[in-house]
Amino acid sequence: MVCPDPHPVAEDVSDAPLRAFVGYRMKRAFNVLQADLTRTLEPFGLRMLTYSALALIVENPGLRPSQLARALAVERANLVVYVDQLEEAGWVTRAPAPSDRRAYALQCTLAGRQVYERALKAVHAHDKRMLHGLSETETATVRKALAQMEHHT
Amino acid sequence: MVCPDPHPVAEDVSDAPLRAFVGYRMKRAFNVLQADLTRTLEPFGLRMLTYSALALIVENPGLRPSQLARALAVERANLVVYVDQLEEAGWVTRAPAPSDRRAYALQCTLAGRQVYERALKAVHAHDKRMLHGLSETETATVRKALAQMEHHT
DNA sequence: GTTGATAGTTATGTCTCATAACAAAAGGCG
DNA sequence: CGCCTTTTGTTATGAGACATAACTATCAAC
Repeated sequence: MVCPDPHPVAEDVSDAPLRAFVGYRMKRAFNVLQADLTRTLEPFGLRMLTYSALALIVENPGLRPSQLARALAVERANLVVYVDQLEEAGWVTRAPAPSDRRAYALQCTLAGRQVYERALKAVHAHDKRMLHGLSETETATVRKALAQMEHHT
Repeated sequence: MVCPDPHPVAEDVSDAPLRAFVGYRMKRAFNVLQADLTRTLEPFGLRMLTYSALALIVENPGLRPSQLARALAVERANLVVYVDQLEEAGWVTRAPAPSDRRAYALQCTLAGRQVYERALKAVHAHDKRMLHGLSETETATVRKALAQMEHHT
C-alpha cells in the first residue's frame, strides 16, 4: 500500500540531460563509492590516501617518497602530509636511505602492518559491496574500460 | 633503437596492490576524465558543476534551487555559489517564484542558452573521447555498472 | 668545481563537499 | 486565529584533495 506523503514535497526534477554522459555517471557513482570507503576506513584511522600510501609501503618496503608519489599519481608536496600522518600514528618510519642522503627509505612498523592487514579485509568487503549484482565478465569489462579511460590522456 | 636515459631515474614502484580494487581504478580514471572535462569547459567559462547546473536550468526552466540541488545531489548551501556564478555571468536569473515567496524560479537567459548549446557540443566530444576504443555493448555495461554502484548506498 | 637536476619540504591557493546556524515563509493542527 | 514543525535560501566555517612556487640539501655530469 502506498503511503501518501503528508508533506507535499516539491516535484523532483530529472537529471536525464546529464545522464547521457558517462562522466556524469562516474562522478555520481564515485561519490557514493567514496562515501562508503571513507566510512569503511574511518574505524582504522585511515583515509583513502593514507590507506593507499600505507599499502604501497607495506608491499614495497624501503621505497622512497618520490617513488610513492609517482605510483599514486599525487604531488610530492602533498605526499609529505600523508606520510606525516602515518608516521605520527606510529605505522611508518622514515629511515635514512643508504645510497642517497637526500632521500628516505619508508618502512612500515609492526603496528602499521597489522592495521593495514585488518583494513585490507574491510576494503575488500567494501569493493565486493560496490560490485554486488555484477557478473564476472561485467566487472572485467568495467576494469578494462576504466584502464582505457585512465591511459587515454 | 632504445635511447638510454642520461639521468638514471629511480625505479618505478608498482601500484598493483591497489589495482585489485575497482574503487582505486575509478579514482584514477575519474581524475583523468575530470582533467579533460575541465580543459573542455574552461574556454566557455564553465566548470563541471556550473555546467551541470546550467544544463538542468536550460532543460527545466523555472525550477527552484532546492530541486536543482536534489537533482545534482549537492547541498543547497553549495548550490548557492554555483547559481551566483551563473547569475554574475548573465546566464541565469533568479525570478520570484509565483507560489512560494521563499523560493526562486531559475531561468536561463538567451546568452545562457547559447553558451550551454556550444558547451554541450564540446562535452559530447569529450565524452566520445573518453569512451574511445570501447564497443557499444561495453559502454552499455559500464553505464549499467555505474548506475548500480550509485544506487547501492 | 661549477652547473643543472632531483629529493624532501613549506607555504599558499583553489575546488569540492559537508555541517551548523539563521531569518523568512509555508503548512499542519488544535 | 495562534502554535509548532518543516522547508527555503543563505552565510560562515572547516575538512579534504589537488596544484604550484619557492627553498635547502644533495646528487650527478661535464
